[in-house]
Order: sequence, then structure tokens, then C-alpha cells
Amino acid sequence: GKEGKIDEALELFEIMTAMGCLPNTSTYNTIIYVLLKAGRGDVALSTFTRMMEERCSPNTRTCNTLLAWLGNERKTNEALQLFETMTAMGCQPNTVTYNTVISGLLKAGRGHMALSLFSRMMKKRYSPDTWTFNTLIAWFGKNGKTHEALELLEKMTSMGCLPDTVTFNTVISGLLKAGQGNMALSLFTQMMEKGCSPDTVTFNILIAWLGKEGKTHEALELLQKMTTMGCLPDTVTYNSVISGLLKAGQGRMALSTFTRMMEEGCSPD
RNA sequence: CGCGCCUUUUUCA
Repeated sequence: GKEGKIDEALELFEIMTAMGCLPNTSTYNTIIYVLLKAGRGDVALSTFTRMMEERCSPNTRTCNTLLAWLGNERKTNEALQLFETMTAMGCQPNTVTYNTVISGLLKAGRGHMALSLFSRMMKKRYSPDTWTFNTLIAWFGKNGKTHEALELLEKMTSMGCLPDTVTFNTVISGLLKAGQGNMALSLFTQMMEKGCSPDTVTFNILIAWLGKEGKTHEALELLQKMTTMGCLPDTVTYNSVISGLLKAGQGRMALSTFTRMMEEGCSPD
């Protein structure tokens, strides 16, 4: 499934049932996950139905996987319906369930409802975790609400949810989108002081920003530097550098970066 | 106790 060999995965699934190996909940979860990643939501849903017909109970994982897909597809009503009914199906929502539904609501522009679920989480025993905060911080950042994003960063720490690399990446990205470069750079320093190592995504965020600002020289410098800090440039890194160079009219340099990308064994997409 | 899994962040469209 992770190799994208969907047909083979499905075939194996058919073979196992034909051989009398009964698929269990985990098997079904895996198949449903694979199908959804392959864009075959229709087959996934029929598999879900088949699962229940065969008295193989879905669990919270099954529902979480489906909820994530429904959210990505902006099928908000269906997601909310599943969220409502899953308890009756014997699946207790957990923190991941809430995170998933919140993320889906935010994607669909239902910020108000997402925030009310978040408060519901705080009141019940589905304690928000780092992922919950990361999700909300990303949404605030995308909407230019950097103040709220920074507030959540404070709040999560005080609640014992430690910010991780993704948290800092998310906050930094939001600040840069809002034109608050200095604050972003200060958070970049802070994250390292707090023992959160920057990763490839951190550098991708900074490099993309530098490129958009026309600071192509700095972008190229950071490309050098990230390697010395143990972060390997990936396709997105090179795409960002190349995009910045092209915007700045440095086509020749862009082409040589493209060459270098392939020399470094990084495949263009 | 340890590990894995489902949910969150980055480029271009």
C-alpha cells in the first residue's frame, strides 16, 4: 500500500479471504487506508460496509481514517455524522479523532465550529495534545492571525503540551506569511534554544520566504547551511530555491541549481 | 515500560 501498489494489495486481500484467512479489524483498517490514499474513496466506503456486514467491528482507528478522508474531501456533514455515530458503533472518540475532525472543519472554513470542539476537548478528558495545537496554530497562521497563533504557543506550554519542531515550523510559517520576518527569525533561534532541532521543513519554509523576498543569495546560503546542520535538502527545498531564482530573473542560476539537484540524487518532480 | 499506527507544518499549481 505504501508503495502505491494498490491493485496488488487488493488482490492479496482477496486471496487471503479466498484461502479462509479471515481479515480482522487491522486488516480492514489497512485496506481502507490504502484505498483512501489511492483516491478510491468509493471502494473504501464499500469495504467499510463489507466490514460491518461481516461482523468485523470497526474501531476508533477505522473511524479516524475515514474522518481524515472525509475532511480532506470537504465532506463536512458526512464527517460530523460519523463523529456523532461512532460511539454507538462502539468506537470511543479519542484525541486523534478530535484532532481529525477539527482539522477537517478548518479546511472547510468552519473555524467557529472547530474552536467550539476544541473547548469541548478541554472540558472533557480528550486532552488536546501537541497535534491539536499545531492544527489550530496552522489555521491561525494561514489567516494572518499571528497574535492568536503566538498565544496558543504560550498556552500549550503552560498546559504541558510541549511544542515540537512542527509547532515551531507552523508558527514561523504563519509569521512569514504575515510579513513578520523578524519575529519569525527570533522563533527560529528560540526553537534551537529549547532543544527543538530544525528539520528540512524548517529550512524549506525559510528558503521559500527568502526566495519570495528576492533574497536569492541568502536562500542559496541557507541551502548550503542546512546540510551542515544535518538537514538534507529535498525536492521541495530545490523547488523553492529554483522558484526564487526564476522570480528574480536568475534563470542561469536556476538551471545550475536544477543540475545540482540531480547530482545530489534528489529527483525533480 | 518500550515500539508501531490513524490526525498537524514547508515549494509550485
